[in-house]
Amino acid sequence: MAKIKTTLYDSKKDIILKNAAALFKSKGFKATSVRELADTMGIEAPSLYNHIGSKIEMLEDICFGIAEDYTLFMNNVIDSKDNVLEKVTKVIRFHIQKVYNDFDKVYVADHEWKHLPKKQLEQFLMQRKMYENNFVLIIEEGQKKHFKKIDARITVLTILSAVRGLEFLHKRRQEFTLQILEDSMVQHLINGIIK
Amino acid sequence: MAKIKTTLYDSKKDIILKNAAALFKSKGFKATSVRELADTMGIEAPSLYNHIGSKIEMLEDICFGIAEDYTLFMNNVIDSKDNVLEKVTKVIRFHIQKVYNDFDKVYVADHEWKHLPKKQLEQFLMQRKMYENNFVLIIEEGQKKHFKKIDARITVLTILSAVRGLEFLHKRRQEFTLQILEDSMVQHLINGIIK
DNA sequence: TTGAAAAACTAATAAGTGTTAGTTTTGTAA
DNA sequence: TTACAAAACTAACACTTATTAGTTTTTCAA
Repeated sequence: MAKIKTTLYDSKKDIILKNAAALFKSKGFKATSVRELADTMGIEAPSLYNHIGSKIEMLEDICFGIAEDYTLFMNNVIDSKDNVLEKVTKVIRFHIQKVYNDFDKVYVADHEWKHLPKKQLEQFLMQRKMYENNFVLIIEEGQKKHFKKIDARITVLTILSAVRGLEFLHKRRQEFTLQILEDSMVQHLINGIIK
Repeated sequence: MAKIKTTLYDSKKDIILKNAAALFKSKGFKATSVRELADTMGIEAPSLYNHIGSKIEMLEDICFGIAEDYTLFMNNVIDSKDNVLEKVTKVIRFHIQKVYNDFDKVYVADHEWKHLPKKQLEQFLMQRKMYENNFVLIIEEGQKKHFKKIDARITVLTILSAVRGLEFLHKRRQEFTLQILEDSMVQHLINGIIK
């Protein structure tokens, strides 16, 4: 009788969610079976239900967990006394770090959210939209002084697309240090809009 | 007895692939059933098999069709006499146009390729890698004269991520013209690396 | 009009899905 | 040691899936 091994930092549910995120990432949510997930922990599928409510609930936990991380950070940036340039830099760096350190879950939140149930899906997209709107406000603020007058929404979507697409880099962690990666992208994306 | 209606430009298989791409995009490949796809054309699921080999074969056709479009364009750019700046601009514009005009298939090729069978998956990723490598060569060429010396691979991945992520823009076609979108992104992404 | 090919149909199958019910084992505090 | 809760198990369920076999209908050139 196998058991899920907890660690000092991860409860059983944490471990299940980590394994789920890894599988959802590499195979996709729909293509991942509960039996398969249970297998990775050496237990039977029904045993999982002592710890989770349902398969879809795991997806919800992952997506909203990540969404909250981003939202919290954005709120901190907005409330900070940094100037606009520092704010944009901070956000970009945070995205890159997040992909680096929480790869599986970030990937799932970015690619598998469409399988959320209707209501949660709406909420998730709303949260994303608000995040994006906040980012647009920062850019517009910057255009008063430092930035060129490119359409702010397009600018934001360009930056967000660039940093969200970084999953490709993950397989190549050894090629660049996090520092170089951050510096290069910040330079590229900021110089592109600065006067 | 319903029948698939062909047009002057689209054979039955073309129509099936278009419908398939639309469904694979909005629901995901695994979450799309063959019955459902048949429904969109008003026929029964088994009737589809008079025109296609299998469900997975449709995914292959879509992914490799798009991959070929990009590869062909890249080869033309490489062989052209344009200077480096024009080359980079052309590639960026092509990506944006492709998302705009061939949205469903591009989206599927970008997001559902992981469900390709092992062998095709390898080939697909190889083709992508070669595309990327060619892009890196162009950037490195540019660094001799016009461009800053940021890591060329990171630069390419930043640009490709930015343009690939543009699916988000699709729901907002009415907000920007294709022209403004192209110009803004080209400006942002090129100014970011130019001396 | 005939005959063959294309393309639709119905019926069926084997495999896989998430999840529940009910039971047994394990861990732990009294 | 006992008793209770946590967490594992087996067996089974109702559904859905892609695909096949075999048959009927439709299309269209000769």
